[in-house]
Parts: sequence; C-alpha cells; structure tokens
Amino acid sequence: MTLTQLRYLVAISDSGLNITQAAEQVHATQPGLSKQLKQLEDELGFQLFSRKGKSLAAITPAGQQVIDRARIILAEARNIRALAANLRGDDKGELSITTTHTQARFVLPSAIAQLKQRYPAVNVHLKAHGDAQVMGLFERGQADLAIISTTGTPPGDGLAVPLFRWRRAVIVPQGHALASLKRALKLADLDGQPLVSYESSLRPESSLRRAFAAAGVVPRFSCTSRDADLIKTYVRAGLGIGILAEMALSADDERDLRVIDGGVLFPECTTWLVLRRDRVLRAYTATLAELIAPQLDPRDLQRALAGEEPAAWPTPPLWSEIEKKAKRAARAA
Amino acid sequence: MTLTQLRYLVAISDSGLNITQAAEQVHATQPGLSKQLKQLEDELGFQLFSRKGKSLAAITPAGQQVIDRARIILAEARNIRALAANLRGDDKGELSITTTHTQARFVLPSAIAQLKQRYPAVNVHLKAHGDAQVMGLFERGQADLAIISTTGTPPGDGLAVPLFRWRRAVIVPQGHALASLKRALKLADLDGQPLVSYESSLRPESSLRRAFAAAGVVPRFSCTSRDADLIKTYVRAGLGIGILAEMALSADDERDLRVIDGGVLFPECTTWLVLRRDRVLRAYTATLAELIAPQLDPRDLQRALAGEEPAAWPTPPLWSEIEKKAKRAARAA
DNA sequence: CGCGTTTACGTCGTTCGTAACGATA
DNA sequence: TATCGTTACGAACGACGTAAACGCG
Repeated sequence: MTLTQLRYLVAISDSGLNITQAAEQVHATQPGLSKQLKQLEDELGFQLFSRKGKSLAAITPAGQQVIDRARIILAEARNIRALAANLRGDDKGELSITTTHTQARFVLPSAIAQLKQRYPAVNVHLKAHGDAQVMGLFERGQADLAIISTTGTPPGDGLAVPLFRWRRAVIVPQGHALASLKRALKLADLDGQPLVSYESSLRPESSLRRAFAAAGVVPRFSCTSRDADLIKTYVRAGLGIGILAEMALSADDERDLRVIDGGVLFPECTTWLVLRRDRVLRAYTATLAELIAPQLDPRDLQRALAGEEPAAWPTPPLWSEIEKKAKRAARAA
Repeated sequence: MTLTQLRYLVAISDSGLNITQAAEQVHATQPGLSKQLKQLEDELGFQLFSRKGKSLAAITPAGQQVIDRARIILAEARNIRALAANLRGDDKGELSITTTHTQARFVLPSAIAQLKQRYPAVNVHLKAHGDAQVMGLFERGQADLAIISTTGTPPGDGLAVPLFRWRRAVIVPQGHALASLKRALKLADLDGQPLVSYESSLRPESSLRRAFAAAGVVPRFSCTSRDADLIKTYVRAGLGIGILAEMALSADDERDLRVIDGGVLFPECTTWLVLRRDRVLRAYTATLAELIAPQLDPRDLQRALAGEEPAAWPTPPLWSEIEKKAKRAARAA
C-alpha cells in the first residue's frame, strides 16, 4: 500500500469509476492507474470494485470502506503539506469557498480583492450555491471554508466563527403603495401580496416562513431565486415585494427602490465562517477570515483551530456598522 | 512523502530520537532511516527534529504536528489492512488489552482461553495497570481495547459497551470480630478500622471514598494494592478488613475468609469494554467482546462501530448471574 | 574508543510511459 | 468502430543494504 495507490484509488472513485478520466485528473497514464489498482487489490486480497467484463461496475462495500479511509489518509497528507507550506512562507496555493450568492456577490469581493493583493499567487475558487447545498458541499470536503447565514445556532459540525449580524430589507419600486406608507411596516401588510425572495424561503423551516407563521400571515412567493440581483430586477419589474439581505443593497438601489428595514419584522441573521476542524489552514485562509471579520482576534482563530474553542465568541458587529466603517476608510483614502 | 517515510518518522519519535533503535523496530537499516528522514525534511522544507551535532536533540514544534498527523495516517493504513484481514478471514494477528488487575486475573482468563482456542494464531497482550492509567494508555493508542469499571457514566470518549455489573465484597478472616456479626454490616462498623483495598480507593473521587464520606465515616486504609490477590493475602495476615470486587473471590476463599456482600454499603459498579472509534476491529476482537458479555447482540456491536450507537445499551447482567451460568455450563460438560 | 549519524556506492526492485492487444457496446 | 481496460516491454528512478568516514562524549 502506497500513498500513490490510495490517491489513484480515490481518483477512480471520484471519476465515476472511469480509469482513463481518473488518470488525467492525477496527471498519470491510464495503464499506470490500472496496474496500481490491481496491485492494491492483490495486496489487500479482495476486490475494491466489482467488474463487468473489464470495466469497473461498482464499488464493493469493503471497497467503500477502504476509500473512506484513504480519503482520511490523503487529507492528512495534504495537511502535512499545508503545514509545511505555511512554515515555508509559501505564497501560492488554492482556496475554495462555498457560499451563497449574496455573500459571494456583496460581501466577499472586497475581502478577496484585498487577499489577492496580499497573495497574488493564490487561486480562489468560489462556489456559489443555494442555502441548502452549501453545507453539503463543505461537509463532503469539497471546500476549505463555507460562509453561510443562520438565524440561531451555528451550522454543521465544523468550526463556526460568527462574522457579522445582518437584517433583512423589504424593497418595493418607488411607485408602490407600500413606498408611501407613513407608519411602520407590519407583517400583516404583506399578507396575500406577491413576494420575491430567496429560494430557501420556500422551505418550511426557513426563518422567513417561521416569522410569517408566527404572525399568522400566509406568504405568497410569486418568484424566488438564489440570486439577490435577480430579486431586485424582478421587484423593479413590478413582480412583487422583495425581501432580501441588507448586504445586497447599495446606495444606488435607493434611487428607484424604496428600502424598508426589516429588522423588526424578521429575526436577525448571523453570517458564519465555517472551517473544517480536520484541515490545516493555509496562512492566507486565516488572512481572509480577518479581512471579512476585522473584529476577530487572529489569536482566537489560531487557538480555536488548535482545539481550544472559546466558550462563546464575541457578538459580531452588525453589517451596517461594518459598511459604515468601510465607507469612512474609503473616503479617507 | 511516502508511507514508509512517515512510518520511519514515528518510529524515530517513538524510540526517543534514536535512529539506530528505530531502525530495528521497523526492520530496516539505520542509514535507510537516516536518508528517508532527510528526504522528508527536504521535501517539506523544514527540520522535523532539531540537531545537536549529528544527533537528534528534540522534536521541533512543526515536527510534532507532522508526527501527530503521520500517526493518524498510519492508523488508517492499519485500519485498511485490518479490514482486509477480516475479509480474507485471516486468523492471525495481535490483540492488546489494557485493564486492571482484577479483570485480568479473574474475568478475562476464561474468555481469553476460549478465544485462543478459536484463534490459536492470535497473540493477546495484556497490560494490567492501575485504574488511573488504563484509560491513559488506551487513549494514547497503545491498546486495542480497555476493560475498566466505573460507578456511573462510561469512561473516556471511546465506544463504551457495558459488560456486567458487580458489587463490592467485604472480607475478614474467619476469626475476626465482624465475621460473627449477627446483623447486617453497616459502614459505621468500618469507622476507624484498618482497611485493605485497591490503590485507586485512595483518590478522593473514588466511589468508595465518596460512599464513606456520604455516611460520615472516615476510612483508614492500612494497606492498598492494585492486586486483588495481595489484598486477600493481607486480609488473611490480619492487616485489616478487605474491600474488593466480588469477581476476585472464589468458593475456595470462603474456607478461611468471611465474605460479606457489600452491595448495600457501596454503589454498584459497571465494567465496560471500551473500543476506539477510530480503529477497525479484527474479527477476533468482536469475538472476545461476545465471550466476555454473552448478552450482547453481535449486530449491536457492529452497528455501534459503524457509528450508529444505540441511545441506551441494555442493562448488563450482574456478575454473580454470569458466574452461576458459567458454573452450570461447566457442570453440564 | 564506542556510539551514533552521515556519506558513498552498487544492486535490486518498482514505477512509469509507450505501444500493442482485447473486450464491450 | 469507438471507448475503455489489460498486458508487454524497456528506460529511469528510487529504495535498500554494505562499507567506510565523521563527530562526539
């Protein structure tokens, strides 16, 4: 058994049992993988894959067990290399982030821009998905970090660091009836109205739906999207009343949209940075965390990764505060 | 980075930084290890060990991190091999058990004898230690399983399976004043008396001490040992009143010792079989568990190892019940 | 001078890629 | 016939052991 054999093995598994394709992934030749797989099976004394003729048909149950453990081994080998790269002050590497569209579009750009300035040789891979899929991807190990929002407890079993708190905003076109409302908006005002919001709002356990349910209001979603820009577009087109994250709104939007603070209508959300506990952080990953959440003490992050997670993280600032500071800083420069 | 390099690395670490000694452990030559270590350090780009002249002086902090991860890798590689050996129906292997003297001397012999009959090629390594050290050894990965008793919750963070419940016995020589006591023994009767018991009873958090404290009795331990045979010997020699596990007593002992059931005086104990969650069990290890605890459903054990631990294990039988059954079986044969 | 490590060197085994072959749909 | 896997072969590399040199207490 060698690390190479295990690497080939999971590559084959990840390529849907296509050895030729797996060979390209690992930058080797197909006969090479074929032979190594055979050797591994010979050494272990059983079939990792069931064959149909010469082709691989399926992963055997025992094979799956081996693959699972091989993944752990390869992950730790990567960890060792990451450790070494950090120590060496190596500035190049990859960073894959899985997050929602709103974060990717409105929160991350400035942080990633700063990161790229400091680490030009780092390639950042952004994977924007729906709320529901983000943690799935993350937990399957396909991303180094996840950035995701919840209303209450941190998500999953990774190391979750609170970045900032934010509120929802209700948006209507300037001519809309609600735009000229003199009193404070109530949930009842939205009863029966066509709403435009995130796809995740359709799930019954979403905090939006629960807020409506608590108020006895039945929401009618006329249009949903994972993309905040689309939500704004459809609101502009008069398809309904938009409900989205405050981060998605800029001063520009206020020219033709009426923005109503939803902080009293809907529960406050917290955005979390989630790290895998079993993965060594490259130096630039820690830097990114600090860029997104300047209030974090870098030492707290280090300690948390070493297993000494604080009983309670400091309450993160509101997004509006962060934005204000950023604007002041921009003006000063 | 190769598995061999990592194996050599931890061997060097485990041999107290003596490469020559490590080479013997891994059945290789010293220059071989030296060279592989050098190559690994070259590849990673930093020193795993600090040197003093040519000798290795200490593990660097980064080196320690690498070694820790290397251990995980090697453990998973062993797991894969164990998986294969099970599937292959391989009957040879090693099984190291860490436990206390009482278990090793009075509980395990028959189970291990049966195991050796079924698996003659398995080498069992028993490591009998004090209560306090058993879990330490186990958690450092120096044993496949631990067998240990507690009064309440299962120990450590391994997979703890309850084997049986047992009571303490109070023993005195036949001529002793307590031997002819007509009424039930009370804790107060032991006040000020010289006691002979387990070393672990000296610790303030021991269940024995807590039972005494709850009754307002101050125990006086005239003699302690980890060895139940020694406790009996010293009781016979008149050094005091013995308090030990019922498993340690046989019919023979009742010839010259008066045995008083301590079940009402002291809380009931549970003996646990503790398995490492991160280690694949060889088939014979599961067999041993079944031999010690016949009430266990083998499928429950399998499921628990697969991560589906039952919310509550069945209440294990009393040791006295197990012993009765064993005697009946012996008579039948 | 013994102990332990490193360096040097020759041998052997292994891996890898190219090329040809075989099976399957 | 196109696709995918296996077998065959030769070249290159790497690992390992022996032997000798070096440093240190």
